[in-house]
Amino acid sequence: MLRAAMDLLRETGSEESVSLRAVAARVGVSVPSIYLHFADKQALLDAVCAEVFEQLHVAMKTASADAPNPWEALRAMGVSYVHFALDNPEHYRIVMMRGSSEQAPADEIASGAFGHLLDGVLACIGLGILEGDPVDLGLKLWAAAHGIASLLIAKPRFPWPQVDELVDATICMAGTGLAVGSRLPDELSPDEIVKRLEKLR
Amino acid sequence: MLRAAMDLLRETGSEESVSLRAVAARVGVSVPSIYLHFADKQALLDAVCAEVFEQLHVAMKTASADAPNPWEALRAMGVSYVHFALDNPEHYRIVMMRGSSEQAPADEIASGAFGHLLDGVLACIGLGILEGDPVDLGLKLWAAAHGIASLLIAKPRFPWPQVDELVDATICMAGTGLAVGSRLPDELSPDEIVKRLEKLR
DNA sequence: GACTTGACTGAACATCGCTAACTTAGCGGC
DNA sequence: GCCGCTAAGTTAGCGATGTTCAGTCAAGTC
Repeated sequence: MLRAAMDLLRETGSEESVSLRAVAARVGVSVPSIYLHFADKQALLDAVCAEVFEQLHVAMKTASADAPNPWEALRAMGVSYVHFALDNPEHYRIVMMRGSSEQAPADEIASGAFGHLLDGVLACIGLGILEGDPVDLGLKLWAAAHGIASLLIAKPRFPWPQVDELVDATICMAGTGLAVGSRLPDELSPDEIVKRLEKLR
Repeated sequence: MLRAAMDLLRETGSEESVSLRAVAARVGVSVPSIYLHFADKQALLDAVCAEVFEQLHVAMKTASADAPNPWEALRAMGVSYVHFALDNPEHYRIVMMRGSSEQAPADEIASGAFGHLLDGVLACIGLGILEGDPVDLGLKLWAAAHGIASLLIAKPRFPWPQVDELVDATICMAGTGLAVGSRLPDELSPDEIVKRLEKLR
């Protein structure tokens, strides 16, 4: 049923088309049978969310695996995050752009993809590129990546200029802004920060 | 009917509760009467979107009106944008976090709030703080503001640390990242850019 | 063999967006 | 004074949705 729901979501490209009847028909059972395995339609969608989050997690992991340094790894994570969202727009919409369904999937987020992002941030702090609360830094990066991804998904009619470049530039903007901003009252000058950043590319 | 829909949205706090029957009951007419004024339920929601965008536009305008300089105006716009979204979460969700409904409201966006944002970007370019395509710069700022706003709205259960500070810090991150990044291959050094930025605060 | 348990089904319910057919009121022209 | 026309509103109903309920059927257990 879970797989049927995800496939249906990908094929139709719209959440409304994923009705319990459609899922049941695809699986080959009757509608009420779904309620024997999921408490609710929301529960089914929550299961889909968990699955998508796991896929996103591995996508970010593989993208950052062969990065030459933590800074590039962070950038690769951001870019792969956005590309994953654009490749699975409806799944991403369900996970990140809806009412969170009473139940807090915060643990899912924290333990999965966001945890991996935090590792990258910690590595950059260890390298002296970033400074401050890792969670805070990670949330800002997350906001930037999620921002450009969800904008591109929610407004496909907008005359976007060069999507790939825009995504990469947005991630870079967040990175340099974070690096320069977090080290501002520090002993390191912006010149040296940017020089370090360029050396890592 | 438009007002009834918006009030209903604010009171119930969930889009699902805004049914044509609920709107009709609140207005005091029968359900099909709505179709005499709106082609569709989507048309009603589109009208709501236009209204919300206009409110967002004036909110950003008033917030940036008494800023001491274009750079601070841009920051004020970003912060007020996010606060408007947090004050009207369900309205913001309808406008920015759904399927864009076939019809492109791109003109709405371009002419309204985004146009005002572009003015701010152009002023900063004139000041020598930013450089490059104004639309591109504006989109990145928009992505950052929308990112943190929609994250806060979509994941209210997440243990967010100090919302106001996080919002402001995210906007600042985007600003400095944009300024430093857009001037990188230029004659101005990061040191001087950041110094200029600090002088403007 | 009686009993429990779990997966499953058909029928039904309330609600949703939406449509068709009909009624009513107001207005200008002859 | 009556006609035709338009705008606004109505009742009744359609198909689809999420959800619940009573009942069926096979497998396992004592």
